[in-house]
Parts: sequence; structure tokens; C-alpha cells
Amino acid sequence: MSRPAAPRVTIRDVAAAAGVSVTTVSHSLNGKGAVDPATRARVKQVAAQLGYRASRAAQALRAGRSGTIAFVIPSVGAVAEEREMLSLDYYMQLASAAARVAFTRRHPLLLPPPIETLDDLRELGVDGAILCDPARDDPRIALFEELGLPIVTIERDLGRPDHRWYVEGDNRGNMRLLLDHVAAAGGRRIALLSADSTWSWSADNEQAYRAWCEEHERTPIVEPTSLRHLETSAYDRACALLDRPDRPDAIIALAERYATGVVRAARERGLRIPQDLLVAGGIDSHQAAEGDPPITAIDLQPELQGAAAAALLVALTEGERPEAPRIVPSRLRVRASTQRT
Amino acid sequence: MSRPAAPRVTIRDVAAAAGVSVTTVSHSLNGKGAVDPATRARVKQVAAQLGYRASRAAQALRAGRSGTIAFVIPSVGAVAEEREMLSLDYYMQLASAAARVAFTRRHPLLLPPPIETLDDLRELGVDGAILCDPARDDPRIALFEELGLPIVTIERDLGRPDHRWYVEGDNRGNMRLLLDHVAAAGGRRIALLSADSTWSWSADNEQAYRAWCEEHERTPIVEPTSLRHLETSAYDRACALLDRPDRPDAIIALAERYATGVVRAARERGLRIPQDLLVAGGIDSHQAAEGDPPITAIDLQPELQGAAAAALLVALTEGERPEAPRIVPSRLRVRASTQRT
DNA sequence: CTGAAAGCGCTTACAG
DNA sequence: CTGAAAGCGCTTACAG
Repeated sequence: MSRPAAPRVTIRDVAAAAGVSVTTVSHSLNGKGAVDPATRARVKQVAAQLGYRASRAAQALRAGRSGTIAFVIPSVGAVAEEREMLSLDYYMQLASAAARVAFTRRHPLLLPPPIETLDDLRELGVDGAILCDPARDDPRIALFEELGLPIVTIERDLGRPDHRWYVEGDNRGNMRLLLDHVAAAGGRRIALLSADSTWSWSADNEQAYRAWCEEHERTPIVEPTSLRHLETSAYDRACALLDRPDRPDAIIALAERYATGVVRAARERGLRIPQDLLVAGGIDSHQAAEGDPPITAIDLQPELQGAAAAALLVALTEGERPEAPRIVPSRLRVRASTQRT
Repeated sequence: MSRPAAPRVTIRDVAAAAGVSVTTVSHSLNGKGAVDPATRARVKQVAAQLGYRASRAAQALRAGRSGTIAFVIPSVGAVAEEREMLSLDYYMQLASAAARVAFTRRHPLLLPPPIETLDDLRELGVDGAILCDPARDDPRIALFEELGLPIVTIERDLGRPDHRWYVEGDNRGNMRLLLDHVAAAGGRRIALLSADSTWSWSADNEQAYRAWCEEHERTPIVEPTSLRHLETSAYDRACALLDRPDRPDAIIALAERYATGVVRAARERGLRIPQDLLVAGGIDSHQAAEGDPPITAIDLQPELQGAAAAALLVALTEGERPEAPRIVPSRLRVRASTQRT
């Protein structure tokens, strides 16, 4: 059974133990004011010894801020679909990295309920948010701005070229890298299962794909694929592609889980990967890495993106004007699905 | 660009607008004290009109609690593996449901960094935690109790039969249901890929499996499978099973993603599912539902489990002594992998 | 270099 | 039924 809660160690306790005022404790611990270095050191030591940590509630009240930030995943239709989004490796890695950095900066990350109205947002009571993959003119950005709250997006809102607080990968460069790689692996007719959304990530990738095709004098083959029921949608689109008389010999499956659907469609048709069909993913995942076969994919390095977004957001909540946007480097993970050797 | 933050509407503003004292506002809004019904109604209306919401920071400071709770996922080895856990459908659905309920009860759910020491926990500053799948004698439970903080587990700690604050499914009943179903579908030699852990969920399932085998005079075939690299581990174990001279004609793949590994192993050997091999999962997921073939599985109803855990925990933080443990009903989802018709 | 005091926005014991 | 006041634990402008 749990014992009664230990009474909290407050700044007064530290002050008493160190024989100074609470002002001096506060200054010492926060690196503010002009405190005798010896005093500062002693205060720090006493505080550590007593296991003192400033009350987040008190700090928040004093500062007039909540000290928390929200992590908001993309909304794709109804709640049931949100769950599918939530369990994607990419978002979970973003969330986990963002949580770690935010926490270090004394801004715990919280998992919010869906935000649709200004009232929802007021009720949420956060100092700001990280919003993943905003739709074009995402209404949630407007809500935050309405309340004067900073919002950092991962990927950008195509309807707001002025909103520069975002983090993203070099989407166009990544798509070119992927295409060059697939072409070098022998892909002649390279199709794209694009993500049917208004996300900048989708648009950037598709645009780069089309530009690359034009430069290389190849006919673009684009199949817009739903972001709901990722695997099944991709399977359907891949079937359509593979049943064409001029079927592609390579498919780039843009969104997470798309590749699994492509692999299934290929298998059903007796097409071997990579011998008969090259497959590559626009975004890496556990499933891509451990699937059968393992799928070559772009690793957007969500740990770096999430960390960058959190750092940016915390800086904004503190009134700073940090450098933005931030472009995070990505990596091409080459795997069996594009290696014919 | 974002406008300056709107000044917060405080209880004083409401009091002034309603022409009463802050005491009366507080009482009216919180249903406390003896307030004239007409006054109460007026205050509520004015508050709503001004868009007033009590400052969580102020309430937390007053109450001496933080007003937040942590959602802690199982630790399986290093950080990299935690990420794999985090992106499982099951935990995400738990988290999402728990977040919703907790938020409604004014206890936002936060995503904590790993908790290993008492200091980590103090630094975290939450009022309690929901801990998923505790290991036997999970050290984190002891840490919370050390600080007098309530902790609700999803599944129970096998080393602490006294800790009754948990939520779980009817694991043994579920396994029997699954076995009866698989046997009815024609399974004669039914093997179990069990989860190699000290979780109660694993233990309950394995125990029920063995008991069922004994009752039905069948030889148990148990392959303990690692919880790291779920799919690959399951693939390896399934290969071992399927290469035995007396290979099973049915495999129960306990943990999430195990079934995918089993399917791969079967396919490589030219075994058709369900004709040559029945496959069922101990836990449902998107992957199971949308895979090829769709996999019969137990749906633990994580939305209900997460909601129950949050409700239980919030009650505990408020000093109540709610009914516990709570057993949440599960569902058998029958799919193509066990239907030979 | 140090400290007394005000005040952030609540809730509640208490007085009327 | 209503309200004035104390106090939760901080930070900071200000005085010394």
C-alpha cells in the first residue's frame, strides 16, 4: 500500500536550510541576479540535497503560462482514422523525440483531445502546439493564432506561405534521391503511389517526381492513394497499376504502409521483388525495415524533426525569435527491395 | 502573424461582471457551498459568456497537485525497442482513450521521458501514472509508491498480488475462446508463440493454453518469442515450428505483429492459410485486420481499457477508493485466417 | 550582493 | 446566502 504523500520541499525550505532568503534561492537556481558565487554554489548544493524541484504549477501561475505544449497529429477524416495515424511509426517517433526535448525545457508534452473550436483550445490550456502535417489552410493554425499561441508545424501549411515556424525534410531532394536510386537499380517505368492529401509533404514529393520525369523524358505515372486504410488503399492502387498493359517495373509507395499493399499486389501476380518489380517507400518504418522483403525507403529522421520542432516551439513560447524554418537532413535506407544483385 | 496573447479572463472578471464576489463565483461554478440557485445560474451564464476557464496552474497550486498524469509504456530493453512498443496499435489506442478520459477529468495526460530513479519521478511532477504491462516486480511501481503517488497498471504486476489498482482483459477466458475457435476450425496440433516476458498477460495466456491442452489431451507446443523485433522474432520461431517433422496445423501468435512473421514463414514454405495452417492472434491490430490474409484475433478493446484506467487513476488522485481491479470484456474477431470454408 | 514584499488565479475556512 | 481574507509556491521589481 502506498504511504501518505511526502510533503513537498519548497523554496522556503531551501532558503531556511541554506540560511538565505527565497529571493537568493530563486536567483541562484535560475542563474539570475547578482549572487555571490559561493552563496550560489551552496544554495545549489542544499537544494540538490533536499531534492528540491520548483513547483511547475507555481511557476506556471507566476508566468501566466501553463508550461505545457500539445502534440497534434494530422486529422484524416473521422476519429477511427486518427487512430490509424497515431500508430504510425513516424508520428510516434516524432512524439517521443518532441516529448523528450520539451520535457527537458520544462514544458511537458501532452496528448490533447481533438481540437475543433476556440473553446476546445481554451479548455486545453497549453502554451503552444506542435502540429504534424497540416492540411492546406489547416483551421487549427488559425485557432492558435487567434489566441496568440505559437504553433510549430512539421511540414508546412500550403495555404500559409507566411507561416515560417515549421520543420521539415528536404522532400524534393529526397524524392530525387529515391528516383535516381531506383533508376540506377534498373527501374525504367517508375510509378508513384502519391498520398491523396493537401499536405506539403505529398505535394513536394509529387512535384519533384514530375519534374524528375520530365528531365529524364519519362512519362509520369501517378496514382493518388487514400490515407485511410493505408495498406488496403495502396493494394488497390497497386493492383490497378500492375494490371495495366504497360505495367511499371518500379513503384514508389509514398506513405507509410503503402509498400505492404504493393508487395501484396505483386505477390498475387507472381511478380518477384526486386527482380520483376522494384519497390521503394517515401518514408521509413519498422514495417519497411523488417518486412518481407525489406523495403528501401527515405528515413526522414523523425527523432531529429521532433526534437527540432520542440526546441523551436519552446523558444517561441519564451518570446524568442529563433531561426526558422528548419530543414532536417534525411537518409536513404537501401534495402533488398531495390537491389537486384 | 500571431496577434498578442489575449489577456486571460480570471475569476475576478467573472465576479465583477456578475456583480458578486469571487467566492460566489467559485462556489457557483464548482457546485460547492450554498448559493442561491438564481445567482448560480447567472454566474454560470456570465462565465460562459466571457469564455472563462479556471487556470489549471492556479488550481494545481492551490490543490498542491500538478493536475497531470503520465502514461507509461512497457520498457523492453533499450530505448530503440521502446519505440517499437510505442508504435503498436494497442498502446496507442490505450493512450488515446486514456488521454480523452483524463482530459475530461481535468488531468491532462503527458508523455513522460523514461523513469528510472526517484529523481526522474520527482522531476516529472505528475499526480499519478498509468503503467502498461508492468514487468514482474516492476521497479517503477515502487518509485511511485515511494512518493505516495497512485499508479494504475494495465495488466498486473505478478510480483505484487497486493496491488489491486489495475485494469485487464479476461486473458485466460480469451485464450480458451481462441483455442475453442481454432479447434472448431479444424486445428489439431495448435502451437503457441508465447511472448517472452514477465507480463501477466503473457503468463495468463500461456497458463490457459497449457490447461486447455491438458483438458483436451493435446501436447502443448510453446515457442517463447522475443518482444524485440516482433515480426522477425516471430518469423524465426514460426520457421522452427513449421520445419518440425510433426509440424503444427495451427499457430496462435500471441503478441502484436507476431502473426505477420508467421504468415511469412508459412508462405515461404508453400503453406496456405487457412487451408494448410490456421493462424490466430492474441491481440488485434490494424495489421491483423487489414493484412493478407486478415488474421483472427482477440480484440482487448483497448479503448475501454484505457478509459477505465484513466477513470480509476483520476479517482485515486482525488482520494477516492474506487472499485478495483476492473476486468474489461474482450471480443473475438473472426477473420479469414481461421475460416476454411 | 541580499532580502522583504507583491502578486500570479484559484479554493476554502470563517465571519456575518 | 454572501464575501473578505489567507495562502498554495514561485519570480521579480525594488530598496537597501
